[in-house]
Amino acid sequence: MAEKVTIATVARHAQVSRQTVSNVLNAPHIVREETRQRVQEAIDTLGYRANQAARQMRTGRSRLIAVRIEPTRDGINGSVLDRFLHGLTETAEAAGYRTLLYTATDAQREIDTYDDLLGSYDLDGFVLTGTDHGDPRTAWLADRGVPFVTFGRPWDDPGAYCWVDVDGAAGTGEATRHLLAAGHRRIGWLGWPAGSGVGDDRRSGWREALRAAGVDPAGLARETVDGIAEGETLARDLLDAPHPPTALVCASDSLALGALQAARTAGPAVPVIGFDDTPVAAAVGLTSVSQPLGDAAARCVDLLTAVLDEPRRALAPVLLAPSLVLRHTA
Amino acid sequence: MAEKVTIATVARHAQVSRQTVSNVLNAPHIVREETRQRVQEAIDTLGYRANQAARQMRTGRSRLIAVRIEPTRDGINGSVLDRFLHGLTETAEAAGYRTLLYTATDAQREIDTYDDLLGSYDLDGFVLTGTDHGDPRTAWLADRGVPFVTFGRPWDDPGAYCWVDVDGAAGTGEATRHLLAAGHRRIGWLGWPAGSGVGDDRRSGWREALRAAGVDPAGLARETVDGIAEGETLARDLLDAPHPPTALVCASDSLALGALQAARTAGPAVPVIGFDDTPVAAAVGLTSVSQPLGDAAARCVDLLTAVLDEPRRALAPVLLAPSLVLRHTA
DNA sequence: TCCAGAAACTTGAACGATCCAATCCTGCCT
DNA sequence: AGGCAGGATTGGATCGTTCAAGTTTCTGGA
Repeated sequence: MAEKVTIATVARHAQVSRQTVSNVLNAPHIVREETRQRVQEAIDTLGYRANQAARQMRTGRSRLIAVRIEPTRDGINGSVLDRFLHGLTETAEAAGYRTLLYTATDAQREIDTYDDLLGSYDLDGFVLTGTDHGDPRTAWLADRGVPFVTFGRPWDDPGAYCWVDVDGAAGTGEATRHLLAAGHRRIGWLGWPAGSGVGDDRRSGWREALRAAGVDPAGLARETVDGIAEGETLARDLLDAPHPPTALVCASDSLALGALQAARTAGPAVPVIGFDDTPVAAAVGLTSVSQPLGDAAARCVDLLTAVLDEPRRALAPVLLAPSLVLRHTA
Repeated sequence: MAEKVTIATVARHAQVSRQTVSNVLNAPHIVREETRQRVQEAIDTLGYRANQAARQMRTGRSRLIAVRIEPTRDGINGSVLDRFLHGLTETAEAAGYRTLLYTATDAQREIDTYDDLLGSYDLDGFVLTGTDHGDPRTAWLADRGVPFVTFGRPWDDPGAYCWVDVDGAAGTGEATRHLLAAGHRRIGWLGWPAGSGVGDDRRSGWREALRAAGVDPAGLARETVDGIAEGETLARDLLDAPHPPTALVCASDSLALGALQAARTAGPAVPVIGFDDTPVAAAVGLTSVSQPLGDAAARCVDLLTAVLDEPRRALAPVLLAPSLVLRHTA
């Protein structure tokens, strides 16, 4: 087994002091170029790697960011988180950070976990997903001045903290305009009950697009909790109405999948558009609004590292535009 | 902001020395019960948490395990990893470990990452997924005596290292017997080209089940790379043969989904069974073989922590039985 | 030539935990 | 009463790094 290579080993090898080696690593500009090269050579030759624990102990920073991995809820939306996590890890690595996972079953436990992670691991920052109205987590973190970024807007107070989100309204708007362009006028909406920020946002995109085209959206919307069976029931209800819509835009792929079942038995082909571009959508050929998850993750890391490098700077939130993936259901 | 609470703070508060506090944490049995309680009270009152970095520097152990997050390949299989990761994180937390993510595009880069993680973060162990024939990663880790567990058998040499896996043959066997019990005799197989350990294993379950029932499997199998379109092509080929099968067992949900498309147009209802029980299967009602991913992840953590606690002990591998989830395609 | 001032480099201390070896109790035996 | 064994407790050293302060070297202008 090779000897442990520390900063002292490198210093001896390059004939400089420990501090100079440290400077080469952390503040190269204050070291003379010639010296810098000599030290760098020694580092490469010896295969030196800075001991993260020692560095962390001195600086109080771990170069670790944490993100929660949620239990796969419905199953259908699982891979959304998957793609987000991958993007996050990749971008974080490029920025010199590592990603730590944690689980939590409710907000209070999650806060306990923050406390633990901050206390024992000196975590640098958090990426939160799926925030909702009056979320206690963001308040807790903000109170303690812990750097964090959320994937999802703060629906209560837009300026409360730093966030990245996908413009759901733009997505459903685009979907609706796509159907309008294909000649449809009565375009229905299958969504979630009012009150969820994400759901209301997505619905508004559909509504505004219809209004802009001079169509009255009244009576064309139905709302329920997420699920395939729920989507089917609702779609059937909508398609059986006196003046049924000739096309449907949905708040999720789950609802859209249900709608697809209903539409299939309803006679003439009714186009259906989902939301999230899940693998299921790809598998069954469902046209869907696709979120740029890789981008979103990257922007989360960008914002978080920016805050970490310069704590007092206020950063502008990021709103990304989704895109419509056309398949054969619309 | 409250003062930083260190082991010295606790010691002062409980009127003991630092070492005694340390003993309460790491070797409670050598401390007098009365003293232990007093110290514990101080810990709770002050909200003390051991600084992981300092501990790690002294002991060389980080209580961190790493696992790779793969880019979502086909998309359809993405959530498998998702569920595995969640189980892993949960079990690791219960055992006092945290889970670190990393990405890697090929085996060499992955090995570089090991080197980095071990060198800078003192990682305690790794969980590898998707090992294949002659995998350089396991050799590298084994050479250096780094603790690791794989999710997936070593197909070359069963005793090479410690692993957890799901018995694919048992799963396809059960699927096949289910179809036999329903009266089918000519049951087809849609799988991957020979040479992949996982694929060969799954195919053997189908073949042996047929043989046990006295059916000759010759001519009933087709092989291709994974994918929905590929599955459809292959299934059509099989169903158009002179003596077509009356039911199909597939190596993956992707293939099964393709087969479903082919079966739909092929006239009489041909039952199809997939593998992995992905969200897509649940969404379209595809009967599928379900892997106990949560259990598998838990066993991985169990084995890894066992190795970490007692490095020289040889541990028995774990082979878990999958279960058949019946839906309306079979 | 000399010196001020900047730049480059070095030294000692500190971060917070654990390990080690020495010391202090406490109860027990003679 | 004195001595002794044993466990409980103590202070000091240590892990590898960075910070703060100190020292040397270089540069340029009078």
